[in-house]
Amino acid sequence: MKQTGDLTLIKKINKSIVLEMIRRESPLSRARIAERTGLTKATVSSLVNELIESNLAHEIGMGQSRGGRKPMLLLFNGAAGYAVGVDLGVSYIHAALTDLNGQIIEEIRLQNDASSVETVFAELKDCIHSLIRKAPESPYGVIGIGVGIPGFSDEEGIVLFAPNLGWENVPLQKMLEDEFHIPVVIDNEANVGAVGEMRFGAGREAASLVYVSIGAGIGTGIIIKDELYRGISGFSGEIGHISIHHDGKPCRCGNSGCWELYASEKALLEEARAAYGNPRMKLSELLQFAKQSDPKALRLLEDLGRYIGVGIVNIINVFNPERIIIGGRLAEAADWLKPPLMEIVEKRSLP
Amino acid sequence: MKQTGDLTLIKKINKSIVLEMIRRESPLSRARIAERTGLTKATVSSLVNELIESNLAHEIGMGQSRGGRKPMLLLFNGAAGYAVGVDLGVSYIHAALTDLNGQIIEEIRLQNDASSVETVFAELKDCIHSLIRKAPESPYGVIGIGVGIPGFSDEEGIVLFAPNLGWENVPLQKMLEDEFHIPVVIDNEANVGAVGEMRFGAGREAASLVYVSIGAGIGTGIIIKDELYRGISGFSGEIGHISIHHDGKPCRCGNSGCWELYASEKALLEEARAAYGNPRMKLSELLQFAKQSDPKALRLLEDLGRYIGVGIVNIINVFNPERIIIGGRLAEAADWLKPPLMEIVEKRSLP
DNA sequence: TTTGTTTGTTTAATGAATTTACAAAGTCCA
DNA sequence: TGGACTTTGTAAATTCATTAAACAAACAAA
Repeated sequence: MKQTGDLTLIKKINKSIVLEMIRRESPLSRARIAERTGLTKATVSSLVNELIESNLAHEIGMGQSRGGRKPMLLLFNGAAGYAVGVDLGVSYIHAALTDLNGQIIEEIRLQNDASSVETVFAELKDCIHSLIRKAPESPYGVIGIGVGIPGFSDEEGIVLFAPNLGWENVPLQKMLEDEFHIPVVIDNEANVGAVGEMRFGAGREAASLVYVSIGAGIGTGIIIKDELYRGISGFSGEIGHISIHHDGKPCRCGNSGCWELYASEKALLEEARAAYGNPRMKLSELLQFAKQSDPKALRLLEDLGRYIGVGIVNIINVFNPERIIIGGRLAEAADWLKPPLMEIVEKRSLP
Repeated sequence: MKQTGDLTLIKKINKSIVLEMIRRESPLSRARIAERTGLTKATVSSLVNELIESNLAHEIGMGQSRGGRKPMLLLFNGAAGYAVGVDLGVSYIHAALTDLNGQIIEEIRLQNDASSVETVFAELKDCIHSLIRKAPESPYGVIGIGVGIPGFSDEEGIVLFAPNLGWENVPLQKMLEDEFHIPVVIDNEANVGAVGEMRFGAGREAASLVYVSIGAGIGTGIIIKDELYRGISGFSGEIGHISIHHDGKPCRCGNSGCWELYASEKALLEEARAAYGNPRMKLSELLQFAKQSDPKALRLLEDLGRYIGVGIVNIINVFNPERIIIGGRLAEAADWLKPPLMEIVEKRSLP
């Protein structure tokens, strides 16, 4: 059965258009909304009054007149409700309570060593509980929880596979919903990052963007026409597993010469450990060497930047997005990575 | 100004849902449409009667009763109008007149040697004129013209760049609209192929598919959620220019080791000409050798199949589409290409 | 023959947007 | 200072597509 149209659908469409406009362009008046949406003033008045009644908007007083009666300015009520967002990392949990504007109200960061599902889930639970306790009184309370994970999940919020956590088939969404009784969404960390950058970050003006998160591996989130693109079974966006060397090193994904074998933190550390003969070398140490202009370290970072660039060129050629945003832990090394990366990109991609 | 909702929007939505259902599942009755869409019988009746009045549907008589009054069956009226589709090739023009069911009514195929824009356009014009003359009398007449071109175009139907035709910045859409005064759409041959396969071909059941057209180069059309994906400036989908060999041969696109340098007809012929010492060897000759089980030819085709497979694996890893459809001239060689291709795909991609 | 089912239409009710009119509160200029 | 014009927002009447309910026609099965 398809989505058919009726009167309630119309109202939903128009109400959400009005709300969205208030959210993004407030403060503004009813008259201006009518002008910009094409709806009549009467319709806008009625919808706005309903929004005010349901606490999603506020009147904040008169504005400047433009030659006639003064407009009553409207503001989106970010304090109508709150939400919890969690970045579930391999060795940390980073959780935040935000209002509906995305403003962070409370934050918790804690380190943990990758351990069993039970331990991590217990910590996660405590974390979220204490954030919810800190939420101010509000009409809608805490409306939902979102979790970004370093791995794949399906539509039902089951963590199918998170190699670096060692998780497999963990029904995280259901576990959290059973605990907190509010809606929970689970998604890949790169997808979450992509949506975040689109809404609040560097991609606010762009309708299409690719977010590349370079950490232990490479994760990517793809936004097309303001919407996150998912492949059919949730396994899409594995740009990290594009082969950039068709007869290169074998990858655990089955393919050979995958990009992430050459352009990830893991790859960098492997090279570095070989170069320095120190099998326990850490990223921070390498960056120390680089700061001291150690030629070996600089060389390693330059190579890495170049490899990253090769993959970026592929992304440009395939998706031609308006923006490419690079995030993840390796972003700390941006100073060294950017020049060789940009050189490759400029040389190899269409304008 | 955004699309707001009003009563006419509702009607448009519902009418198109009903029409689409008739088009795809006819013959069927009003009652069945009501059941399947969730609309009431009264609404469906009213919409169907309007469709009949505007000649888009027909009643074709009573069907079998299922225990009550016999249903009046409805049929989509494919003869309400006609359309012209053109495949503008490098050395040929292939044009067809179809009805609204996509049934081909008339067809014209002609060879031409790649020549100036003026000559090709004159031939194209004659071609289309003679097809339009052959269109039967109908309520809507010939409603539009679609042209697939071997190159890039923008939203205004300007052929930005068609290397194998030698065209640059040709406003083909406007030229045709000025001549015929009906809507014209221009698009890349691979995009057109992708949409065609989705509607009428091997991808009818799939919501996402990638169409790979392997000819002189490699073109790709990407369908996501039943919609063609275009990059921001119309230059997207250049999967052919994914680098599969990061320090491989330089490509005229600026990148190195592009897939199409290894997996296209051009690549095959270059290898073949070198192998046989015949600088004018043609594809048909090579296929002749292959038919005679000539080991050199078989080897070349096997290599090509493997290279194609490498790129297909990349497509799977990035898009994870429901279907991948391979078309183009090299499809003739499918018998030899398929085994090595499938071997690579099975070995290297996730299930 | 009776009962129940299926198809499709008719009629009245519902509800959301539009149109038209208008009151309130300004600005601007002579 | 006063009148003309603007701008903002609300109110009442109108329009129109859908739904709900009732119903007639046609038919199968008991």
